[in-house]
Amino acid sequence: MKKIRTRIPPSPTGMFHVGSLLSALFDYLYAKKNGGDFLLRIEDTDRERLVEGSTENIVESLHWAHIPPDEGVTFDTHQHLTQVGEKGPYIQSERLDIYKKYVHQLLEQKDAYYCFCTKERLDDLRKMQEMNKQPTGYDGHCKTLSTENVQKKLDANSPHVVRLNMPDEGTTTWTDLVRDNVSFENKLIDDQVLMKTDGFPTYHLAVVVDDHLMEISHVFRGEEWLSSTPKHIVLYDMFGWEKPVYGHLPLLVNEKRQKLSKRHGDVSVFDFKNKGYLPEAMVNFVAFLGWNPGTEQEIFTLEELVQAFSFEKVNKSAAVFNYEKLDWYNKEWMKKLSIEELATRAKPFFAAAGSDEEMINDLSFFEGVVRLGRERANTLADIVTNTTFLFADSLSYETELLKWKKSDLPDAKEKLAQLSEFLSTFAKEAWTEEGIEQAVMGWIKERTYGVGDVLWPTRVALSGQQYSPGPFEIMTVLGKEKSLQRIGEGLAKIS
RNA sequence: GGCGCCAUCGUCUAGUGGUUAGGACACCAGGUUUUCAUCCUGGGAACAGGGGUUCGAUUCCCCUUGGCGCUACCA
Repeated sequence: MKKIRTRIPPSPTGMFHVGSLLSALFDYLYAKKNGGDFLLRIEDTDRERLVEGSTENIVESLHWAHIPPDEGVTFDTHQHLTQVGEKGPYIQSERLDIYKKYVHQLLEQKDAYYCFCTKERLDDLRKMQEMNKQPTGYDGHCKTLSTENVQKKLDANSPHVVRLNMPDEGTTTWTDLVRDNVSFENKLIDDQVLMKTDGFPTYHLAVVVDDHLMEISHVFRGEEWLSSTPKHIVLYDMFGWEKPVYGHLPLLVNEKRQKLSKRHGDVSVFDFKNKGYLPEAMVNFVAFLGWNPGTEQEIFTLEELVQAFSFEKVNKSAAVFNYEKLDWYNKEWMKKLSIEELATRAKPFFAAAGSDEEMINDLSFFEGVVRLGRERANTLADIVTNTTFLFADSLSYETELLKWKKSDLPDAKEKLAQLSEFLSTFAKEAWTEEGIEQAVMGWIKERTYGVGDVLWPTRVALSGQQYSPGPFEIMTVLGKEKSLQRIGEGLAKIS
């Protein structure tokens, strides 16, 4: 049986997009499920849109998502770009001679022809067609040029492109893995440019040549490519090559149901990484935007996705990228990770926020911080903002906040003073969350105090916040000395 | 304009001729709770419309409508 080989072919024109992540993920899942390979090829044939650093970002994004390529462009052990595999190079700008060779073959077969039309003529042509409500497209002007005429223009170094000589009869049909049978009438398909004036191939030529040479068995890509697929199929036939299996994936759209784009919010994988989303959550979420297991399980690890994945369950219709659901997935994944692991992931976010380095490196303190912080957090960044009060030297808050809704300030002062005294008798070993809670709750009960009368002002004195983790949790993380200091400070505020 | 794809709660979706149309997110209400969050319980919320086929259509076919994509010497 033929080896399964899939690929993700991004253009280095900016940050790696979440839509590309979906495509890469399905490539990866399908390859891994079937013991195949997943490759990364860089399609840098548009010289005008190149953005420096894009290729690094693409590779970093794939590694971050834990779906690194097996072959093609990737990182070496020093995180430097490299290319691995026998079918390279895997960067299209390094393959120009290859494309030239195949374009010549098409030219000789009369499956392609030189076109010397200027941009102006093409623009006018399109304008006329639009005005007359005609279908737009190339009119075949240069198709009928005599061989001598062509040679003359070539000798004179006239700027030119090479166009596909699309057959004007018949229908091109294929069985799409997600859309079943799709067909297009050949006569309605344009004579696509294959080689540009600058000598670079267009996507349509390069993708076919490379997928064939790199022995790609399955082409999964966004639905926006559906209508150019016939051009590719025709090229395979002209070359006499075996065609890959196609699967056109549902598009990711925004709330307005338009293709997700940079103009509307965050759409790059790194935007989400930088906001503190976990790769596990991102992958889980994106997978469910284009696929579902048919069961009621919502949380999947990458390995589970590989096991469960099947094209029969891939959806046809575009999916709205719902940020709230992403938040939920992230929250679930933050709960699922161990505190140690979560602390490791959260650490860079604390560092970036300028948190005290010594405190971050105090493992038992820091893990306590993360434990409290994740309760109310959607993202790793939220953990930081939720816990700044734990790092503070002193708290600043309105005195009124110490007053519980069912009580008053003098009573708060009274309770705080008494509790402080009680707490100060604690031995260091007794200063554990369970120990403090049991002792304090017993103490409250014994005196028949209202729980809220004691706990509310205590919690506020410890956190300085209206909403926060409970007082016992905070005291555990803060330690005896600092806890008593804060209660004392709260006490001092009520004069 | 042309061509193509798509169509179940607000969103992601299950469903493949007979179901009280299920789940998740979000939302609302109640409970637990010192607060918020968590957690538990409950609730509202959908088959775009019209024709067929059939004993019976959310499900199959056709049309309409709507949404989206492509229509570049961008991918």
